[in-house]
Amino acid sequence: MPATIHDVARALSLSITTVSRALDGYADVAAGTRQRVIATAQAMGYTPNRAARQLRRRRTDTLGYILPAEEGGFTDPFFTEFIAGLGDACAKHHYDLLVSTAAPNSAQELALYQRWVQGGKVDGMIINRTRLADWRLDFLTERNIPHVTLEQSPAQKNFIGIEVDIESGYHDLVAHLVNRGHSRIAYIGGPEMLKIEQDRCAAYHLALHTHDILPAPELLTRANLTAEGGFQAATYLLDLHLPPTAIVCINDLTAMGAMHAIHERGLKVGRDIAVAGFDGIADSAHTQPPLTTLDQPVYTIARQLVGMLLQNLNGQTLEVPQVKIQPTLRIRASTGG
Amino acid sequence: MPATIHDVARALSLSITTVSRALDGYADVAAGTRQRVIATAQAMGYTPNRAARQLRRRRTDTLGYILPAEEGGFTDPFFTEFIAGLGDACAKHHYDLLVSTAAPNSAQELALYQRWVQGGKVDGMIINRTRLADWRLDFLTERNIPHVTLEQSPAQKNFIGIEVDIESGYHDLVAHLVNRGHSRIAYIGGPEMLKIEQDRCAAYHLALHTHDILPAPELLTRANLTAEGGFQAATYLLDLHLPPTAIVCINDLTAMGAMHAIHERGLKVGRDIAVAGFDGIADSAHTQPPLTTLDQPVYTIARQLVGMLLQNLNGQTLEVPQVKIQPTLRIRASTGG
DNA sequence: TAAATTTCCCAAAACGTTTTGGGTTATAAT
DNA sequence: ATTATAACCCAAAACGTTTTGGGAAATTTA
Repeated sequence: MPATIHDVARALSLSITTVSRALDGYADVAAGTRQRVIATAQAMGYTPNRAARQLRRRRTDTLGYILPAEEGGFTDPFFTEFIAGLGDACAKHHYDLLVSTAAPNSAQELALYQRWVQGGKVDGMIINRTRLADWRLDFLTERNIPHVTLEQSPAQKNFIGIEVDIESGYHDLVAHLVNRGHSRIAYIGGPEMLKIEQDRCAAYHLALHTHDILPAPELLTRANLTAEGGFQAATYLLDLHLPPTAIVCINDLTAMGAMHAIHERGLKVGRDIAVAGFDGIADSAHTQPPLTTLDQPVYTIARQLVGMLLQNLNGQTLEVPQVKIQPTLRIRASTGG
Repeated sequence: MPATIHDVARALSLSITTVSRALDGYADVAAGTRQRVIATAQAMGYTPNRAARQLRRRRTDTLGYILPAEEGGFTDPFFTEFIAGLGDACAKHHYDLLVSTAAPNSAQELALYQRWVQGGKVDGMIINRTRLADWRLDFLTERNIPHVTLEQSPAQKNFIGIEVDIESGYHDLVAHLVNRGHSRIAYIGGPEMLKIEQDRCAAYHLALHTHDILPAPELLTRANLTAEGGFQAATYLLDLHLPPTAIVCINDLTAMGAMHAIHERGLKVGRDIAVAGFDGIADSAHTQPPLTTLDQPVYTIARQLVGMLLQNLNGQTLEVPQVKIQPTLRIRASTGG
């Protein structure tokens, strides 16, 4: 049974009030007393009970994040980095991070929101993989729960969060490909409900248009953001009567799958066909050949999101509620570098 | 301000006791009453305040896990899968998962243990990347906090957790390499303080011994479990007067870095030099060439760990407190398949 | 009909904090 | 020698639940 504030108070013949205030750094406790309190609290191994403190303070010092996992294990390194960033930033601010998994739009996801948000288990939520019509945002705004999102949903008012400038990223990427002589440029996207798919697909079209390339409908395909999905989509593309000479992928994992499919055909990525990804996961530098990608600083983004959320939570109005981040084009051998 | 149990009780002219018991499924409340309670609770959007419940129940229904992150982002897909497994299993049992990051043996790590364990924020902890002398285990056993570990630390008494059978795994792997004519087999390990490094290094030596191969000291090297580390270690190995013909790596990420280094020399992995990993992360099937690896079912392991921890938490004695899991050897092109 | 049992409900205590609103000494100002 | 001020300290009231130990009314049993 861990020591309570009463134990500490009794040991010192003080009131619990004084102990509490001494530890919390209030000015109305004598320096000597504070010393003794801190010393014996330390000696007795006293740490305030979180539940009691939360109950009284009406705040939990905890943020929530739900990993958009479909049934079964999944391993996009993007999320390791994202969670690492969230966890690190939270720890730095003495906040805790609650994590769970739920398939998008599942009953479990809703149940989690009820438990966490309505049950007051978290003070705020971090959301990514924003959807076009996203009930999570409605849920949170209705209840006035602070939250930040990685990409902005169209309907979203008073958006606080970060957006990656896809348009300029894809512009640069496609320019690079066109420079290298490509004009049959395919696109492997993700689920249509996702904001990033919408954006990247649109940016892809815009970039083609800028370079006076007519988009070929058969070169527009979708997968599920995994290597396996990229493998299948690329297989389809390679089976086309007139296959593409370059493939732009919605994320690095998809690109890795696509490269695998290409190699399996005996073709050489970078020479016979160009492949590009998006994310800049650490592995992308070590694939064979190394992957050209639009690198977004996931770790930094995650930390910054937490920072914004905490500012918002503490009632400060953000000078810049919407941050736009430029991805940087890393040209590597997979596009013939 | 979310609705409390008092609001519900008032709306129904019932006592809060009855509301509480109705929702918790006690038998001593009339069927009709229970209906009404559930209905209005639902209508009012009532969800029990977690802090209050935790305080009273003296349990939090929350487990803790600390990501062993060094400063800066890191992206071993192993951890995405591990966390996904933990999160999924927790969610299924209506438990929550608290996650943070801390560098091993750092002050932050200790602070987290105090906040979470002594502050009663979690009911139990999940530990992996076990160390040879691991204060975390002492901390928890001293305070009688339930916990499970992925690998057993040498000093650990009453070990509850899972161990992967590395010995048999490495035996099979080395046999496979010897079969293909290799005898200069190098090893790229990880930090010496880690249990897995100790085990895998020992298993590597044992497997060599079994095949009457004398271990060459210069072929034994260590990195830091990242692709970058693997890249550097492999570079060192390739620079040797008499380089190895095969490289066994402590994990897949290291192997990916090693493959990169090999390609950069103009050598072909699988033909000129064999590379093998450990983990079986999803990407390993899509590297070029696909990576031979010892596949451990991380997702399943994580879920099972949670299951064991919860059993232990609920006072059940585990029939099998120590589970041993066999990794399966996936032979792919990186070893000349 | 009286006693025993069952059915349904509730008041009050407890969980461990933080915060409010003073209160009691000692010190400083008049 | 008062009175104001400052420096320390504390009792009690929350925070929102769950649990304990009944208690009253309805039903069954004798």
